[in-house]
Amino acid sequence: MKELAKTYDPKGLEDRLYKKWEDNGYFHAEVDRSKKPFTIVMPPPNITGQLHMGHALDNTMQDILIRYKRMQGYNALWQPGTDHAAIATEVKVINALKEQGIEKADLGRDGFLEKCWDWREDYGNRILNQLKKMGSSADWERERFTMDEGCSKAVEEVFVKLYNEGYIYKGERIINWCPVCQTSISDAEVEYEDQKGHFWHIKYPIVGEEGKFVEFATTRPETMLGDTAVAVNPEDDRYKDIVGKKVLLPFVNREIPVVADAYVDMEFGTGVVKITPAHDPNDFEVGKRHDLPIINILNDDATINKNGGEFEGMDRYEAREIIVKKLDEMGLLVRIEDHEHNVGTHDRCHTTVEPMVKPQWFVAMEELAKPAIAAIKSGELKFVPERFDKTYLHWLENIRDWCISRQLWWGHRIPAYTCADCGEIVVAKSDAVPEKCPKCGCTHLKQDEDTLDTWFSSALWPFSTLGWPEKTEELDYFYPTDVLVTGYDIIFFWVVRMVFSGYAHTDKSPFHTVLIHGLVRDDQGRKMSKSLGNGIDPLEVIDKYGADALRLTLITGNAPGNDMRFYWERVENSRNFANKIWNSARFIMMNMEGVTITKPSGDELTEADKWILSKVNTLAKDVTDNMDKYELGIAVQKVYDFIWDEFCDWYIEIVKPRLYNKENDAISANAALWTLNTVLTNGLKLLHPYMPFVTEEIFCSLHPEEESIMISDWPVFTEEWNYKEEEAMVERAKDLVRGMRTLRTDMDVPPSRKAKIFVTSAKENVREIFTKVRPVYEGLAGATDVVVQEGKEGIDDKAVSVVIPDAVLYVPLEDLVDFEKEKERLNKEKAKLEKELARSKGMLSNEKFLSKAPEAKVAEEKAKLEKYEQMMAEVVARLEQM
RNA sequence: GGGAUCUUAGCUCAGCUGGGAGAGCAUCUGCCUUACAAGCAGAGGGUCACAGGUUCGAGCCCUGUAGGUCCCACCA
Repeated sequence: MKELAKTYDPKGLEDRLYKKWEDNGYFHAEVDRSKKPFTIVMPPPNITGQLHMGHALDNTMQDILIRYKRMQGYNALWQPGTDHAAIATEVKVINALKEQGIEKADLGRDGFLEKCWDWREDYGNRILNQLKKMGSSADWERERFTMDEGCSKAVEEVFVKLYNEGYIYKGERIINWCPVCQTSISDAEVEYEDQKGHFWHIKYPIVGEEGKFVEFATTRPETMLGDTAVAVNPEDDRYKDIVGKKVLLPFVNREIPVVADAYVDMEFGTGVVKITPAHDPNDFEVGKRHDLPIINILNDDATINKNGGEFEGMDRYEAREIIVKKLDEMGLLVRIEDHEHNVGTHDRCHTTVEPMVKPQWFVAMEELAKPAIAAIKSGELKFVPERFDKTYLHWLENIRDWCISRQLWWGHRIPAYTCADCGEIVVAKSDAVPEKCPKCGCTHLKQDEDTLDTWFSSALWPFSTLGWPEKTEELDYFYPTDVLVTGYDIIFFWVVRMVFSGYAHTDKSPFHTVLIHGLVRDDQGRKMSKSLGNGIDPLEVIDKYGADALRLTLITGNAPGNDMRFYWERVENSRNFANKIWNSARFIMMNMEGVTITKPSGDELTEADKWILSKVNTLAKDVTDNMDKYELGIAVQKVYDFIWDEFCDWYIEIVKPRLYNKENDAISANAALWTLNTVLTNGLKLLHPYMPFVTEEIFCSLHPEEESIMISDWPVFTEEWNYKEEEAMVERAKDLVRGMRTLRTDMDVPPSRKAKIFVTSAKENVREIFTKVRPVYEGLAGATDVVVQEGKEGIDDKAVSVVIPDAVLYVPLEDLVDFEKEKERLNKEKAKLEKELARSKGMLSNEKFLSKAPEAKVAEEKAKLEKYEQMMAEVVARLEQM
């Protein structure tokens, strides 16, 4: 048995233990039909990544579940991997190249992709190595990448399948365009920001009616260059007579019609709207209804194109300014109002997105969404906490088609080929591309330049990582997976897409439970972000306090799905807890030195032993229940309280005299040591999923014959330790001792010693001791001196600190007790008890309660009443004596 | 406009299906005690946002009000 250091130092130890686990293959899960599988698929971090608190939280939760299930005997697979993160990576690579003075375009597609793969080589595994620092027990042998061969195959398979089934189509539709990234982005990637702007009231002259105008307001005057109509509400009497007439569009001198459309709100502004189908989603719809031409006035970088006439080449904002100025000069600007409105920006670069009409690929979502909606309604799929059902359902029920094409190079290239001669489109997997155009027979098939949205491949992650579309053993055995752990911020991006993909391609939900967590914020509640510089690096925390402390901090003190704040003080507290356990183990091992422990018989166990065994027994049950309900924070809080308050602060203190008295009573000492060891071991097991490193280190020190706590059995409730009576009895004794703490504090003996009165004798069981303590205590008032017990020579000076165990306490009582203080305390207690009694009696005399409440509840209440009555009697008796 | 969520001790937050107001930190008191000062023993501190309601009983359920946060929609 090796010596443990006085304080717990995670440094060095964590890496050593992690290596041991990995070398022993504990993380690896093979198909084994004799065992039940439990599978979690890791949300693949971006290869651009650096571990942040969000990852730390996400992965800690997953690791807890995996370790828990593994100990319960499940064949637990945690499937890891990384995401190519199309646009995010592309931007990073472009920036890195820029620093070297290289432009993306100069490299050409293949050259650029080479650089991307280099990037992946350099950074791809960085974050996974950081996850290992967290203690993550993922099956690294099965690590995957969204662009590896298998995943790419899955992507092609799905694209071709959905295309053939008619779900994927190419269309000229209005999409969100990022002028900086120069790509389309999906609706989910648009982030709305409140921006201060203006409302420009402008008027267009009505054709053929000299001096007559139609006035409207707009927030984007520059888009007028693309106007193809002006719209009013058909019910609007003010404008009935002008519907069908034409107005003259200034600058470009185009005559455009006045149309009637119910989309226009009569109450808002002047009740007239200019219609720009090419640059506004609503206008686009109006345009379709009225068969209006679509005139795109912008280049891809959001400068005005040739359709903008004299403004060609100007930036959109520059054109806005000049157009307004010129309109004013022409007398067409009526007035300008201040106006705050929401502007869509690209979530990645925060550039204002530009709605544009461009040919893009879409997935028709309505039909595909149906099984995903049904899954929640039937209970086949559950969110924890439940409230995220609504978020998920609302999104799916109002779903719009998913724009999946991106004008990027880094990603899965769309497996569609267009014939340069006849325009025929062929969609085929890369190993099945026809050499000749099936329509005209030419050989000029050219692959689509675009790549797919990064979420297209991650939507397939739960099954593509297990080998789909091949029918692998893994897929058959581990799929569907069990739990998905992720933040609420990517429910739309990822969770819904995985679920509908699961149903579409495997006929199953990819998991039965989605465990949602919140964001980790800084100590002021702000999002941790690079620009604010308020991010805390998990690796720094690990370096200072250890991974266990970080894990415990992240998992406690906050409700499921809620955001949490990160405080260093909380990490410190977690570290202190690790140290506490460490020292309790140290205490046990010091006393085990040179002693062989045997399992004591039931008779050899004292009441206190039975009490703590009973406690750890029910703890195992409670913790298991909580974990099965995914109440991870509550579960570990219970373990924390048990170990610190019950085990360390009470049980170890109780047991000390027996250990110090080993030579005289070996049987009792053995029982104590066995109990200490057993209870701590069970506590460690319950804690292991949360704090894998300390628990492993201590476990292996306590049990040199065992290989690892990781592969030990999860504690279960056992009838053998079901000592309910002792539990209640010791709890009462604790109350009693708390009462004794009103002993005066100005004595020679430090009060902290007096606090340890609650101890047991080596010879007698606790119940007897307590029955002795009580009269002594109650008798304090009248006595002049008290002999507690026959003592043993040599420890008289500690008499007060230990009191009962073989010591003599001989103190004049008036020096001992502060009667006033004690009276006050007793009166307080009496008042409290009176309240309790009233409540309890009220309940038990209530017919409705008796008839409706479950039997157990009634019985519990009766027991409570009895207890209160007894306590009341004691309090009253004591008061009378004073 | 729709939805979610929060309001509990000085601070940050727990409080599971209604039945004894809790933790950590901070403050104060006393202790270096042969596991641990990264510790021990204690103390103070709360109209559970407000107003109604249901109930024998409400921090918890219902209705409304006020304030905060977030998500969705985007009336130009």
